[in-house]
Amino acid sequence: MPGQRPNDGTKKTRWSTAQKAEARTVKKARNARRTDADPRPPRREDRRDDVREDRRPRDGYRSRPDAERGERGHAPRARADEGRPFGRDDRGARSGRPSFDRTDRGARGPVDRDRDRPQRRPFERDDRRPYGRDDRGERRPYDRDDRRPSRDDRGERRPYQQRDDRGERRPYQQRDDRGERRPYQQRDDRGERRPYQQRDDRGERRPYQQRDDRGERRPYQRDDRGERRPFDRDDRGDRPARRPFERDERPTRDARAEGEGRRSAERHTRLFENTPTTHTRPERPERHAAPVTEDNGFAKLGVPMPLVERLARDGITEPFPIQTATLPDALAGRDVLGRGRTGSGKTLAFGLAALARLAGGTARPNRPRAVVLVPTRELAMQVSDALQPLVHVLGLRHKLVAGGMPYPPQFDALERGLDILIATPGRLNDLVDRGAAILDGVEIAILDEADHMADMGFMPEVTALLDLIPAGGQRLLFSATLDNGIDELVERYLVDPVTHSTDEARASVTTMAHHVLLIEPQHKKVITAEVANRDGRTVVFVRTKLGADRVAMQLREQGVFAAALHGGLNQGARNRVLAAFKDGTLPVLVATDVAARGIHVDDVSVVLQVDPPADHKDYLHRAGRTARAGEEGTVVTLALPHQKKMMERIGRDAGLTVEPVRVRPGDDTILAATGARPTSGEAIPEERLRRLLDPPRRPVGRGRRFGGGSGPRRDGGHRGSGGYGGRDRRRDG
DNA sequence: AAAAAAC
Repeated sequence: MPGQRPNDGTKKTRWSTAQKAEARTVKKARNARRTDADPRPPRREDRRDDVREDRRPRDGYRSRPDAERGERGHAPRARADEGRPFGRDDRGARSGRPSFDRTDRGARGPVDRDRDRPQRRPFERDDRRPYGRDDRGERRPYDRDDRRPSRDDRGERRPYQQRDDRGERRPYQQRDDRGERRPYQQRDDRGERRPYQQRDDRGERRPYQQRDDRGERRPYQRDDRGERRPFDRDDRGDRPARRPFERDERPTRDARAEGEGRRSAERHTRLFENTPTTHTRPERPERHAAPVTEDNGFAKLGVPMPLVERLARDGITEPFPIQTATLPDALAGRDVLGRGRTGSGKTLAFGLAALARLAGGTARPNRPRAVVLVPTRELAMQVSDALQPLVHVLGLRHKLVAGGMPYPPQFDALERGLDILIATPGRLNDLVDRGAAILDGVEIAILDEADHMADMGFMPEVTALLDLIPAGGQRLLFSATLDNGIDELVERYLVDPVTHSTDEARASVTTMAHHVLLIEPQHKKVITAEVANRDGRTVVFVRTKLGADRVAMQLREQGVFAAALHGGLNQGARNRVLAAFKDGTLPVLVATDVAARGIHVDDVSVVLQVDPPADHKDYLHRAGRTARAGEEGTVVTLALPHQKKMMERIGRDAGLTVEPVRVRPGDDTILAATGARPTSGEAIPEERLRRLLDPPRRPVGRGRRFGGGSGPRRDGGHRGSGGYGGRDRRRDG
């Protein structure tokens, strides 16, 4: 029905705040009813009091009895320590323990699981059929070869929940019917699952990455890892021989300033060209790397000397307000709620505290001592990178654990023992289920973007993890917008927390200029393009993934080089897009709210919100992508007539003082605000986008030899036909 | 309702 849908690309169904609130209430009530009427053993909430009692000094960690875990419905986590704090010595003896055969699980699994994790299919893990695929004949051993290039071929992928129906291609776990070898995922049918590191005693079977017995190939050969596999960055500390991306080796500001600039810069480029660099810390403009002086602010706060010195090497000698405020309490071991404006140095605030408190300790295999939970993979990478140099000067180990990245390095790292684990909730839960991560030794739990982690969508996974972490440890919750949304988390997991709020959770007026432009729907496209066509880096925010793809495409059509970033892209594409934006090859990033929080890119001078944010918190977080660490920036929000009221409310809540201004294309207002300029109208060739999006080419003679078979690249014939891969396959949710 | 978060 053309004409019905507004021409502005917005969806028609809009929920008022009241409606949303009502939906929440209804849902809450439903859950409550279920609990009340439920004769089954008490849930987490009901055990809250126990948890409280359990809180005691840090020597008192204990693992919760497994019976309790079972109630919460987790998949068979390592169950060996029944009642015993750390004595898992019975693990080796399979016979002495209840086995997780299907009957066993069938009896207790599905119901319980359903309760806490309704989105999971109860028998998911058991559904994997190691043998006896009827269609086995179709699959050939070398399928593996064409899988990799083809997977990254298109920037797009379908959400993992939907990937099962792809037809001949089966999900990751089920792809292993290629031969007689059983993959590690299928350990279930051995009767139990042991933590990963203990499988050695089964005999000849070695950990996944060492399984040369499959043939000559070692899929995760270390030698070429550094180049091809961006996410191994975190292993650097453990492989001193290969540390091409060590932060410390980056040319220092001094070196550049002293005129070896060009060569240094070239080396810099070379070092990083294949790596999604995540430049986390705003470099402070002044000060040479200096030795620690008397008046070093961090030293005064009680930060250990090795950390202070390491920071000083980067010229970081004066703590930001949020750091000054939270560090004393955090170092003292208290639970802290920290709120500081976007870009104000929260990562370092909790990072320094955690590392200082971890210093000197030793991690046991698979039992991280501290966990940082973050809402997006990119943010996880960034936090990991930011902490990297500090972790290493203390001789500690850290690792990034998140979806979309290969398992083996994560298994490895966990097995070696980690002091600080940076994770997204989904993958960490996964690893816990696999027994590769055991959280009963976690002394410090940190939630970055805590209010977001308390959102309805995240909450179940987050609480599932927090429930596994023993009471008595320290909890740090940080965000730029800490509001009442986190009450439940606070009440449930924090003890006597102290709140530090260094900035108003309102829009900065000193370094950030805000503009709300009232526009007509038919002008949206061209105004967007003119603003995006300015000099400098621009982040464009849209509401949906599809919208991101569409706006990016429209920009390219009008001659502005832009690419979309959203959770529908595969991880490789996400990395490449973000890396290109960071290194300047991509001037315009069109993103969903995946990039709204935490992500730091230098010199983003304009944030353009093509779709208004959902609420004032989103406004502040999106806006916070510019004007980082004291720099200046402009935030422009486009509002259609029907969005005017909403935007006024959001602006009010966010502390904006500006009035919406009515503009049309070409108006001086826009020009003055952002440096907008007309576009060339000459479309950017799709090839250019593809170069950016496609995985680096593999060496000749590998990979596609068997191609043309079942590999998705068989659609290679469509290359150049303008498809922004996979769009046609996806459906509007 | 969207987005994000495991494979």
